Amino acid sequence: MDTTPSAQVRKFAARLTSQPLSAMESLAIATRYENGEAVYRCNDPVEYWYRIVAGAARTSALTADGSRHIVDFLLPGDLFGFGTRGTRPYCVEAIVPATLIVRYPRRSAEQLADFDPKIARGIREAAFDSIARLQRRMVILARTSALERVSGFLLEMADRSRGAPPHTVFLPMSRYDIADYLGMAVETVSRALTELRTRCAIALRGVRRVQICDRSALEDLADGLAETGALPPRETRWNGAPRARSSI
Amino acid sequence: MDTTPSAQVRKFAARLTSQPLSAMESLAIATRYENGEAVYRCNDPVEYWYRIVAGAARTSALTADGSRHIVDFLLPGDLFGFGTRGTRPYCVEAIVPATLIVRYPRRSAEQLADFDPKIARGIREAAFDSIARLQRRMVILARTSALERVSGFLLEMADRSRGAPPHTVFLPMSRYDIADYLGMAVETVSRALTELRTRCAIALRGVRRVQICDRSALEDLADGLAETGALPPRETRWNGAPRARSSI
DNA sequence: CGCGCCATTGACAGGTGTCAAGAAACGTGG
DNA sequence: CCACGTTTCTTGACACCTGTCAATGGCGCG
Repeated sequence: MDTTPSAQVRKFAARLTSQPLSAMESLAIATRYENGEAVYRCNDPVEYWYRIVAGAARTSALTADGSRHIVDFLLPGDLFGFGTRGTRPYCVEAIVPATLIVRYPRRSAEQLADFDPKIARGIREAAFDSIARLQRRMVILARTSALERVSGFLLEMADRSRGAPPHTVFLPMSRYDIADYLGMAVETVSRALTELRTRCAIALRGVRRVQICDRSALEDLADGLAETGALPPRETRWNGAPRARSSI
Repeated sequence: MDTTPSAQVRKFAARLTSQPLSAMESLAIATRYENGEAVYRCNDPVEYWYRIVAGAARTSALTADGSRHIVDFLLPGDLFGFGTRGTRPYCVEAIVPATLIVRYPRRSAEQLADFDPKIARGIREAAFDSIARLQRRMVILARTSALERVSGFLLEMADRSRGAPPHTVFLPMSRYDIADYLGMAVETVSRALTELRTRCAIALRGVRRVQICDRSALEDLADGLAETGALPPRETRWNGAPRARSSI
């Protein structure tokens, strides 16, 4: 791995196609984080916007009962930490050694955006992309069955893992992280993965390296077309869920 | 209700404090929607950005198995339909009669933002607010128990219902909508509400009008501090969930 | 080598989805 | 205004899923 962060930043920025933020890179401050190290914490002021260059991180919240929720996983290329007023509602921690993150001083970046409409558009599109991704996650999280959620999660990670060998997903997070991300128990995550392996939809090459053997099976599961195999959805589902109606 | 939409728009725009979008109101096109009417549909091109002025709407997606997921409920004041390229991934429908929505032609709005940094900032902050709200929802959706999710939902609706009598929430959506929003069965939603009523945390003044009798009880439930009452969390929970760790 | 954390599997109880039935609310047309 | 059909909401019964608790094995690390 390259030891000069700025070189990595430049290389990465050059890889971006639709993000005309290159002029903002002059503000960039690169930092390297160890495993578990905090990028920012709850209640910190919003001083920077961030982009992750290498490694992985998680956005998490602790609730009153001591349980933890993972709001998002951050992978190379993601912009995060948007906001203008108030303080951070969540904290962000690296989950991979030598995670590389660049940060842009918020006020300077905003002034830059005021001056350069291209920058403003770039930030806007990044925010819109975040919204789109969160909405997709919403659909995954709202699925009722564990298999559906885990399948959707694997597909999401596969789609986000660019540059990786095709049909292979590396999961930088622990099973506990996945469980807190999907809102289920660790054991259920483990069982769901085993079930997917049994069905030959995936294979585990190492604990955190998943090979997708049958993507369409995974997609069917994520879409709720489960049951024993490639059967069409039961007729009763259509009668039992007459929900495409208006209310009031 | 006022029959002249533009008057409502002006009045509403004047109510906004931190949204310097008033200059964008010259682009506004107001439309009135009947119950169940579509504001836009899946695969429509992204031609407009929207703001809901009165009434309510839902953003929803249909999955392959015929089930429906509600990505978001839209209440007066919300901006929605952000995006620049591609087509709409979800559809938006009014769920209240005489819902009033204004739309801004996207290209014109973007040009306006290019020209006026204040407009650009306003749009950016609206997008950031959307992200913050989606992230809060993520935490609610990731809760495992039905009572927790329904309690969180009620609190969310209470926080968003400004202008309503305090401690009273009007739910413009059906139970089916709530179920598809929270990712659970309608019957479970109904049972959770009954349970909350039994515990005297809420009272139902009409089917869709909820009075919050004990907000702290509701908050405790939403935070997972459930069990029989105000008891401290069981010691086993802290041992059983040693998740605040780093991975790898 | 021993220790702690992670991952998996099993047993079991409680929660939730499914199916079914009935009540209540709403819109419609007479 | 009332009767009617439709939709929505609630409640019950039951099976299955998932959370909880427990034990085991693997892996990295000191």
